[in-house]
Amino acid sequence: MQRNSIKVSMAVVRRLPKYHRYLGELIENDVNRISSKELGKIMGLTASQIRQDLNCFGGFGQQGYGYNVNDLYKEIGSILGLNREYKTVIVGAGNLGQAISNYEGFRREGFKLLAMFDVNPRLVGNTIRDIKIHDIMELEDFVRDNGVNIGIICVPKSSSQEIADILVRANIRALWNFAPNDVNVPDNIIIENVSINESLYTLTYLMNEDNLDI
Amino acid sequence: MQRNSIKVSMAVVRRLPKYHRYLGELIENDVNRISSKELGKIMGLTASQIRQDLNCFGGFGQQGYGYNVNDLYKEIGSILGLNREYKTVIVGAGNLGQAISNYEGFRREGFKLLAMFDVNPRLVGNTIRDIKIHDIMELEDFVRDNGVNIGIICVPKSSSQEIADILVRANIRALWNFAPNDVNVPDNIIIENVSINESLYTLTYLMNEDNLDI
DNA sequence: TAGATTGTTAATCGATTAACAATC
DNA sequence: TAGATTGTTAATCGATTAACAATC
Repeated sequence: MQRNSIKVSMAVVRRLPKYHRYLGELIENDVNRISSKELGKIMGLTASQIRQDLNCFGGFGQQGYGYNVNDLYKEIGSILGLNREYKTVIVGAGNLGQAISNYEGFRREGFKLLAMFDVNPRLVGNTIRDIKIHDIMELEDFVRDNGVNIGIICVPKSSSQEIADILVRANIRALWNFAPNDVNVPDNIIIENVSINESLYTLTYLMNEDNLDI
Repeated sequence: MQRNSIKVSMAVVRRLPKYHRYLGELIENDVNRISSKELGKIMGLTASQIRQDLNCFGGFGQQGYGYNVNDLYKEIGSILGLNREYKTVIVGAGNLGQAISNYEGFRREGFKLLAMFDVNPRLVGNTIRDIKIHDIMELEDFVRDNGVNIGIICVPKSSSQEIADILVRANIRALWNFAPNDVNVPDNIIIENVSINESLYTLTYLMNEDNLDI
């Protein structure tokens, strides 16, 4: 089993979830075959780009036919790592933490939410949809003892770095950060920031673009 | 007042909020002067890129000195459109809608949240932090009558397009969409999708990257 | 077989980095 | 003045698009 470690560019990687989603929709609509040209039209990409992207991972298509939607969906799901399980915890049991726990896409079988954590004594001990809210003091031991893979940070800016440090100490593999700041982690930790503010400010930029006197 | 409409690339635009945030942090730390070299080190960018980015909008620096942190912060804030007001509504008053209404960065003076909307009769009529939850039937008239600028979509995938259509009909200028699917809008509407799932699946991809046999 | 569409190489385009004269 | 650092042009790098032989 030879490993060919050609590094796939992040531009390609960030398109993969989109392919996955659109293929899922095609399956829902009972489409079982699609060409790069048609898929490009639906997704707003060029056929060429789609073929280039997919061929980073293998030749999934067939000349003269196109791609089998079901097979391609499964392949991409597998490439994205959606065919395995992840143990997760959410730190911060406020609205945001609860929203994530209930978000379509996170509530698929693969993501096991083991616990939530909070500092607020009024929340600690409660149970939301079968998930217990623990005191944040228990976070480090819990993550280590249960081999948690993904730590989801839903706390304010002021404590996000502190939480990240605890999770890293407890041997977490990846952080999914919703706090509006970047947290610093060692190189071996995977980190993904969901920069909600950056998205909003991009929106306001675009709303005013025409007014700029440059 | 001449308008020079050199189109700024999205790559640059998406870095602007990050500049804004880091400059804000420098101000908090009483730094009032910074060179592109230092800023680059903090933000993980090259000095060259920072100078190129900023010069899309004007010469904000001074040779031999660098940039005045306060001035640059204000300039970028103004470029991002953060010096004006936006009337907003949130559609979907569940956890996600409430989380957004309370998110640091959205709760700055510029963003006026006029109302929330929901279909759930148990939520309609309630008030959360002084914001009334209206029946979704009132959405179109409310948006039109109040000249709402930004519609924030926090509903499930199944109804996001329908909500977007209503908002567009009511003459909205921009949509900030948290539903896990793309909504279709006319070209003159600004749309910004916060693809939470895409972020998660990118994370799982990166967690498994080394295991891929390509 | 003829038509369609892939996989892949080459060409183009755009974004990032390097270099340096201008100047504070 | 000398040193520092910008603004800006040129060089490089990477990503996207175009083209086409291979082949189902």
